[in-house]
Amino acid sequence: MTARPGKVTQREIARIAGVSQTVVSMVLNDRDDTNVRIPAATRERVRRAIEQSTYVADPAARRLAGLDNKILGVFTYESALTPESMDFYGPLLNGIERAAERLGCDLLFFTGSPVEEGRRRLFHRDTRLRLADGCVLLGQQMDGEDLERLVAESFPFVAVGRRDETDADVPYVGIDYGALTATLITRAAELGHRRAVYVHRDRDSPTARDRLAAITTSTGQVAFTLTAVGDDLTGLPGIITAQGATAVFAEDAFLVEDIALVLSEAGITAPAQVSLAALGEVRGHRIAERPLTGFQVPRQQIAAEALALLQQLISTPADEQAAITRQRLLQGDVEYGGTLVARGGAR
Amino acid sequence: MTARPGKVTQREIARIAGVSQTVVSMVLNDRDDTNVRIPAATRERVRRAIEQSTYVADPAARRLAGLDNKILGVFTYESALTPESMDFYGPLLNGIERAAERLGCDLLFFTGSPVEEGRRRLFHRDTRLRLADGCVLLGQQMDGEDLERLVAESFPFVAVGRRDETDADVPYVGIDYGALTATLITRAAELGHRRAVYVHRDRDSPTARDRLAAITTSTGQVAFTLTAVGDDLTGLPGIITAQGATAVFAEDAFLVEDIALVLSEAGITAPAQVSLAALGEVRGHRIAERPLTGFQVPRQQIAAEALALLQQLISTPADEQAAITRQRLLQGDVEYGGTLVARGGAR
DNA sequence: CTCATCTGATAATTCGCATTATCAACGGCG
DNA sequence: CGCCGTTGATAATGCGAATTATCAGATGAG
Repeated sequence: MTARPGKVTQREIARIAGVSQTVVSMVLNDRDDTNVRIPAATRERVRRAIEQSTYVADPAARRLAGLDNKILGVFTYESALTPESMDFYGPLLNGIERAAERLGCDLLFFTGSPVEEGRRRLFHRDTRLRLADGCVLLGQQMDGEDLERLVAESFPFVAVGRRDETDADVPYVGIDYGALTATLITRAAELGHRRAVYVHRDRDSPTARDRLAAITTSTGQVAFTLTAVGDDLTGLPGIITAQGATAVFAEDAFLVEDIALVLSEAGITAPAQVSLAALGEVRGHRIAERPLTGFQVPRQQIAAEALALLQQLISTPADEQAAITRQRLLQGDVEYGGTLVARGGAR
Repeated sequence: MTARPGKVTQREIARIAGVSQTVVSMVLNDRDDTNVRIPAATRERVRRAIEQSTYVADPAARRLAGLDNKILGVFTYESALTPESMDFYGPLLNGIERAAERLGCDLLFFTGSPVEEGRRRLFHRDTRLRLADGCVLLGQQMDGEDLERLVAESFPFVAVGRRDETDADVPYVGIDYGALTATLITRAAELGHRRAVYVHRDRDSPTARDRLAAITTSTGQVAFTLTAVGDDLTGLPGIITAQGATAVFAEDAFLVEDIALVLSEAGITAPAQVSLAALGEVRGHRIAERPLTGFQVPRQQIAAEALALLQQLISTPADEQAAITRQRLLQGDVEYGGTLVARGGAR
């Protein structure tokens, strides 16, 4: 470690002002109890000594003494600042930065975590996690054990995205995909659709389950045929015609794009013959010159809410923690777009 | 501060393993001097105790004890993660993240710094700056006093962008705009240009001076008329015709776009009648359907180099610091584009 | 058998700051 | 004059890890 000759400590200030280190600390923290009385004159003398110098409190020492550091950790399971991941992380990070600015907090990105199996590890022997007052977790796929351990150690944290794989009481902020899905299905029913196909990935996440649940409980409005895909969509056109489906819903926008391709190759025109919709963020996606129907996920808002919750978890004393709503679902918006049209292709 | 019931300390490990805290520390740091001897058996016992527990070293305590934390600060004078600033900061941040990953360092973004006059303040009473081993400074406009103070306190840091406004020995990594400018001028001369106008902003930065210097020393190849602008470009067409200029260089791409507009309104077609070029990054900019001629600034590389330098400054003992090249200029590339064409508008 | 040397481990101290307990000086009151 | 409450400050302690000084016991040489 490079020497820090220029470092000014409270002790040094105390020497200059002719008082004890204790007084300097008191003055800095504006303490004025009945136990602690410092006359205005002394206070002023210390203040001037501080201003004349270049004193800044050592955050490490503050932390060690048990104070908040106003540092919030940001952990992403993958690199967050690459051009590719900016699509997903960009709005989230922006929201986090803005919220942090408002709260006067700095952000510690755990970019130094060792990578195993393509994912960063949250816990490792040199983790700086504890330096933060709390931590936001981002990423599509999180590690259940990490979450459990954080809960067990009662380290304040918030996951972005619905996370209730584990039975631990994981604090998160997510989107209510179930409600959004139900809304979209109702819309499809209004447009005359009675039979549809839902194409989903075989990933098992809470939000995937939410979507599925909304779909399976919607049978009164629209009857869905479910089909899980790996990368193979070749069977889809057959399923559609066999079922007499007039709409295809897919788990996300990229999947819809693949589907549109397969359909057009099979001679099925969308949305004229078959409507299309994604049960995920659709911003920027277009199918057949039309904006894709799906959801708008307010990522900046999610981030802001996540930081608000985190701040609350941090600043709430243990005996009041129970009163906090630790799981929060935001509503999001349906983007009606132009690819879900009336049955029969009326336009 | 929320209590941390789950916190495991070295003392706790020591109790479990039946040794003293000292030994735990020794084992963790793999110390084995002549002064420090720990038999393999004991060592193993401690190791197991550590692994069984959830122990992680408290970074604040390590820091206080004078060790490196593998934390690099990132200070931007403006918000870095907004959609608008992503253009400029994105590649830099990406480069920084990748370099930090390689070095095993975490990144501390000082988003909590108070904002004055639209700029974040680096030094303030609650700054967490010292928590980092060193710091990278980003931003178009930096504060000279900040830089001087960092140098005075011999805090390891690196500015991104040429910074020698002050007489302090500020470490930086920048682009050699002088060399790039000279290259572009030579190219213009080859294409037959003899008289040109250089439109610059009246900002006085080191890189601005570099460009100007290259221009004023190029009189043997191309004779330049200089003109500084605020927002007013209306006089430009007059200057061009008066001087018989066949090319217009401007300080940056946005300025060129403004110029192209003014010229076209004055009935001057570019690049047919007047060639255009920017002495700055031109990626994504097009004029009259052609890619703008100018520079390509390797921002990721700059960031990587900045972090490399920073790491060097941090890890080099005081008595060898003098051997480090603290100011580094990278070369960048000329983007020949399509708006600098042979004199007379040949194609 | 005794004194020196080596082994293995611990107590004590440091870092900078916050907090608690403690203390000296002073003034008023009975 | 002596007791007490108030005022203004300080010494002492803790936080967690690293480092230094120190020490007890085993072993060796003379």
